[in-house]
Amino acid sequence: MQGQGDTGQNLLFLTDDQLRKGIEAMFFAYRGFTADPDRILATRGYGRAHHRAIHFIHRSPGTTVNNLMSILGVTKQSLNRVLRTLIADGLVLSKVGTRDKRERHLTLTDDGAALERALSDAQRDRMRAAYRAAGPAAVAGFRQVLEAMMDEDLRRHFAALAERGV
Amino acid sequence: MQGQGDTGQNLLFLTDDQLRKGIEAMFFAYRGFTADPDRILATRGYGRAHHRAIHFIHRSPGTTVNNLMSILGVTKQSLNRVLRTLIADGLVLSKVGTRDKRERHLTLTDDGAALERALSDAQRDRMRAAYRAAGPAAVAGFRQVLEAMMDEDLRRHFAALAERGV
DNA sequence: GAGAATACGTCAGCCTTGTTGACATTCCAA
DNA sequence: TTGGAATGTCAACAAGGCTGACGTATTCTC
Repeated sequence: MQGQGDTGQNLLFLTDDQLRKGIEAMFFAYRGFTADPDRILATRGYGRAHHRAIHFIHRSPGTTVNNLMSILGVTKQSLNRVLRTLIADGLVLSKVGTRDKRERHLTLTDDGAALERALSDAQRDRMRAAYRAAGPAAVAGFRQVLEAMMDEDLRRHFAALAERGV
Repeated sequence: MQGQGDTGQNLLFLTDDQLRKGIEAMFFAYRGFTADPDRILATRGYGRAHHRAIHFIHRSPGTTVNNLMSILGVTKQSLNRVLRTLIADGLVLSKVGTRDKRERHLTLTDDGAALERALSDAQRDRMRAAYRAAGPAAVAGFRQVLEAMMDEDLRRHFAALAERGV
């Protein structure tokens, strides 16, 4: 994964200019990355915060508020505001835990799942086009660099999600 | 750059599962991408918007408010508030245009340049570590996918900046 | 069984950063 | 020369972060 030895290797890809290009590419690409879902969300009066909540509830049905907080990296107050509207709008279900009644387990309703699908379809379409244009080797590199860029705790969250597959 | 032909190729990298992993990687990586500058900015009471303005003024000294707007993709009112504080704090200089007096030409002061350096040093450090861990081939792929993910107009901005080099 | 710790919800208030609307100045073209 | 387009500023509002404080229910620990 690392330590593949820079010795005797061409290090031109580590120049400040190359790094800056990477930084700017990341900035511009992220805009494209969020553009399509943003349009859908706007029509329903939601924002990116709602998208994130919906995405990760879909990925981990029955997850708790606490867990969601740590994945999203926001405070419970911030998360609560979003969840409140999603629950009120009938997109998310909050069920008191059976084993531990302090916990609330979150799942998507049918409506919630429908919106999730619309959002992820849009985002996947763009991703697919980018992947197809770049090719499989590029995609592997893309994923490697992204993973190396994460903070340790986020990489753990990412890995845990990746493990559970489709 | 594209159209390298999928025919007869392994298309496993285009499965929904792979695309989802890419989406989540993008989400988690972007957090790491902004984490270090965010910390520096917080100590001075600034936010990401200030960072973006400073970055692109540094990249295109003498640029106008209008141009900055289109690069950053925000309204002029939004940008103006950020610029106002940066100018008041003596980090950015706004000079009335000579040819067209409606325009303001923006440049960094010495203090502004110092902050820019601190921010980009921090961001480059992380980028460099990620690049080094992933290796040059991965980096090439990374850049390819990011570029393919941009909206057309942003890709133009990106290319224009890339051209002018260091 | 009492008290501490945990999980969650909520209220209040603040900040950044996006938005629209209204307006002043400047330039340009009819 | 005058009206419209372009550039930029000010004001007000909303979303969505944050901290702090508090209430409640539940579980864990001694």
